[in-house]
Amino acid sequence: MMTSYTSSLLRLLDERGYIHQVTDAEALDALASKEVVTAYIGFDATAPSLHVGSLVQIMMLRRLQQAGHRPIVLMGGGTTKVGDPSGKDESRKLLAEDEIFANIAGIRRVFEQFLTFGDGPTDAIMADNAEWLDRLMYVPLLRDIGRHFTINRMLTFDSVRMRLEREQPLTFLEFNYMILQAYDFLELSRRERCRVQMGGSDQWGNIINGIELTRRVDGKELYGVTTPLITTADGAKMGKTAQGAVWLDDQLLSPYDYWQFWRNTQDADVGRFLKLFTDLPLEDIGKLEALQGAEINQAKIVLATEATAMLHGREAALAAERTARETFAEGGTGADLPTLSAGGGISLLSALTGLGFCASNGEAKRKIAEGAVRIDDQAVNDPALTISVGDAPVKLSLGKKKHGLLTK
RNA sequence: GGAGAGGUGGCCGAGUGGUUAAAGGCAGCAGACUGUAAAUCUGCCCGCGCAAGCGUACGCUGGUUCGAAUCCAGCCCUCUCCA
Repeated sequence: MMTSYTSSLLRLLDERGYIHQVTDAEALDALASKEVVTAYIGFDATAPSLHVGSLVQIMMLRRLQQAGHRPIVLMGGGTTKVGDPSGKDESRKLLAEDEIFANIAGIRRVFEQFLTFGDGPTDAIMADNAEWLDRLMYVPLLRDIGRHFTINRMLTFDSVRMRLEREQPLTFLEFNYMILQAYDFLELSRRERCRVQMGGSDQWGNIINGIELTRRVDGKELYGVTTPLITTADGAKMGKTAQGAVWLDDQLLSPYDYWQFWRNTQDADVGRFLKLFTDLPLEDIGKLEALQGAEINQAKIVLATEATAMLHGREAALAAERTARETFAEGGTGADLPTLSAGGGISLLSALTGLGFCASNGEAKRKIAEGAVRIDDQAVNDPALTISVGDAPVKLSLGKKKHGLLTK
């Protein structure tokens, strides 16, 4: 492990906590100090947007660009048709082409918030591996690429081994995933002179495969960088909540809810997350993470606002912050709270389910019985209650954190 | 193709004829304590219904039985070993 890097790229990544492993740190450091380096990260296209679980990767591409290099976002339009066995227990469902297309379009919108796209030397581009994978021919692939992979080695990969050990099926289709992914790196090195692949620590094996393949086929030296798996301080994977994934699309998760997600960060994670997920200078972060006790809430607010501003714009972030302050600190209401149109009146149960606070009437009833439900901060205990809504919106709360507005 | 094992609620995992809407754990939600944190303790945790109750649910389809997640038959899927 090197103690200090000379290139601004590796220094930036290192000091902000992105680096888990690097293939040849010294050589990459030298390369990045003397020229603009092109690097890519692959993303799959199984969902219409990305969620917080991919944010470290997204941010790493942003750092790359900040350090004066050129990011490639590789969409797995082709590999999505195959399915990555990594870390998954079960085969991923295969998607139709038009679905994949729509997903890529949605994901592109996310990246436009984090990267500058264009034709300039450090402008980001988006590529889709369907472009070359769809055209592969089986026998030439076997002969030119397949000869460089031994089954012996493929079987040692965690993704494969785990499936076998856990007695879960691994189809031949999925077994090929690692070959196709290695081939991506080769293809991008040829097409775009891409020298580096980055990714999560679970991608290390795939990245190595690409590096080795390209060395053998083209005699070119490529590099790999992986990020640590980002978990919360108590060991949970990032980005999962009861409601589901923390999406990076305002249609799927409102800026206010996104802000709340960050606001609820655990104390122990605040400093790490500020470094990873905001652009704040390290000195500022140092001061924020030094806060103790209740004061650390200030740091969480900064984290929430900065992270939200990056994705949804500063205006939306500040609006979310304002709503949170008005709602939580001042006991009032804020404009950004989830809103449900209630007409002249609505039953309490429908209001709770309509706002998404409860999944069913039964759950809503239970919560009312537990004393968790408040209307305009007055506890209610009558499940049959009908709320009449006048011109002023009515505030409906479940527990301490869920607040919503009923409007006419 | 043959032999064995298995498919239970979001996940893991008990359960082998009624008292089983199905033990236990995890995850989740709420309450208490706090700082919209963590830890801890408590309650809840299929749907509908104010309720009695009803409807769904243990891979699928039939059957036996007063009664089935549990027994039988066929089918589908998975795993292991053999060919």
